[in-house]
Amino acid sequence: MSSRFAALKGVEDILPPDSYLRQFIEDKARSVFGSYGFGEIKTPIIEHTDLFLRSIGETSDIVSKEMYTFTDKGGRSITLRPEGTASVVRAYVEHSLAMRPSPQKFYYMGPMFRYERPQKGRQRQFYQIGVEAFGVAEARMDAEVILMLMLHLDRIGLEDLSLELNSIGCGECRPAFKEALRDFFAPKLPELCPDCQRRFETNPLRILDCKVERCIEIRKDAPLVTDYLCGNCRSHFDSLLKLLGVMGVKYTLNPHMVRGLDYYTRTTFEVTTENLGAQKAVAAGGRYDGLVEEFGGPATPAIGFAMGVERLAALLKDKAAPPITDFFVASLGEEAATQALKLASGLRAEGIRGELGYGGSLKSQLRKAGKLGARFAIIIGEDELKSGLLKWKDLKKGESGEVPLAGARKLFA
RNA sequence: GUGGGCGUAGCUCAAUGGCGGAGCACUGGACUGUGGCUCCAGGGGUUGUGGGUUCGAGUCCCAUCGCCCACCCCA
Repeated sequence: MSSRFAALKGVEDILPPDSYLRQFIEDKARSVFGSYGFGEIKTPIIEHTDLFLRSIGETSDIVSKEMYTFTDKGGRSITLRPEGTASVVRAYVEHSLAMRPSPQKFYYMGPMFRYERPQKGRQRQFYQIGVEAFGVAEARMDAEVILMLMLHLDRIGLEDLSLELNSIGCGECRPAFKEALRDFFAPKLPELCPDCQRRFETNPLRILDCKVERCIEIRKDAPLVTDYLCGNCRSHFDSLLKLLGVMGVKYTLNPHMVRGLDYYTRTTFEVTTENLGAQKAVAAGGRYDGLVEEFGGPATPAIGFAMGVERLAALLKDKAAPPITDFFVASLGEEAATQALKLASGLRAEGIRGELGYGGSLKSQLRKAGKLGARFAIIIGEDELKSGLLKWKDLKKGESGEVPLAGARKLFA
């Protein structure tokens, strides 16, 4: 408690057994995403600040007040990535990946940084697992990405989630919708909460998911984005809904779901839970058909999502299980201790997991074996050295017996 | 950035303004070489930090830092 140093506000150490849960989530992601043909991409966690200004949008809260930005020794403005998509798109353009067979599909996992007040399910350094698929505009790709997300969430054992869907249109149809929204709210402006009055200027779409009761009431008859979609966006969305229906995916249409990041187009989706306090979204994503071009690449449709690992882990908290310890070698005496080391090393080389006892009486060593949850305790003392027969005990079943030193591995057959 | 709650042992928490404690956990012993149950013992603390009030502060006051929760926003 009174340690000389402490971790910074909003960042944390992830220790066993929590780290095992993180590994479990990541392992399942690698497996599921791999089966869909996605390959891992590792991008730097620092980028030129401009990258995020361009992609996320200068008026967004992330950019205006939540970025970890500093000047490096060369005088460059550097920012710790607040999200993953911008870097992947930069890499896609920088390495001319449009020249590779389409689609190009990537996943990433790692820390993101946002300077915010921490609360439940929200840290300043937090981990995301995300995917991005480039080059296909067809709604079938939207369906694939959503199916992949749902499969992963299912594989890690998450339940009671709901998938919310929306389409926020494209550069063609969204301006008209924003106009309609402004026209609708303008006469009611004085009745809106102060936050919404600000949103009216910065991002009127945000008024649609305000939590203030009065605002919810006022917006009851507000125009719906889905009524303003252009023909192409409309049919894209309809195709997606049809495909999800065919695939048996349950979803809820939420015309009030809005994205905080400027680059989204058409399909947006969120997977939410009621078990995380105010932080309901465990994963969120959508299309961003204009971003590659914005970054100087060829016009390339793309879609992706990101999951919040802390939020997934919080929902699975009880399921963190350390790996099984197969054996524990207790030894008595110097020569036996050396033999124990040789025995354990041989077993480990065969992929069998185990540990050595260090010092203390046989009793205290066995006590430790029990605490570790080891399957077998193996005992080496002077008697065993003389006879060449090891004593073993199955700590789960309580059975015990002897085995020749050279045949110890047969215990684990 | 705004608002509320909370900081005492590794953890969960007691202690009227008057000698800082318990349970769990950890280490060892009882049982010289056989875990879990039981009993005993031991190690562990500048009471988050810095000021102030007081004969005396874990307790009251101020500041600060941190944690938790909510808002903003978001994964």
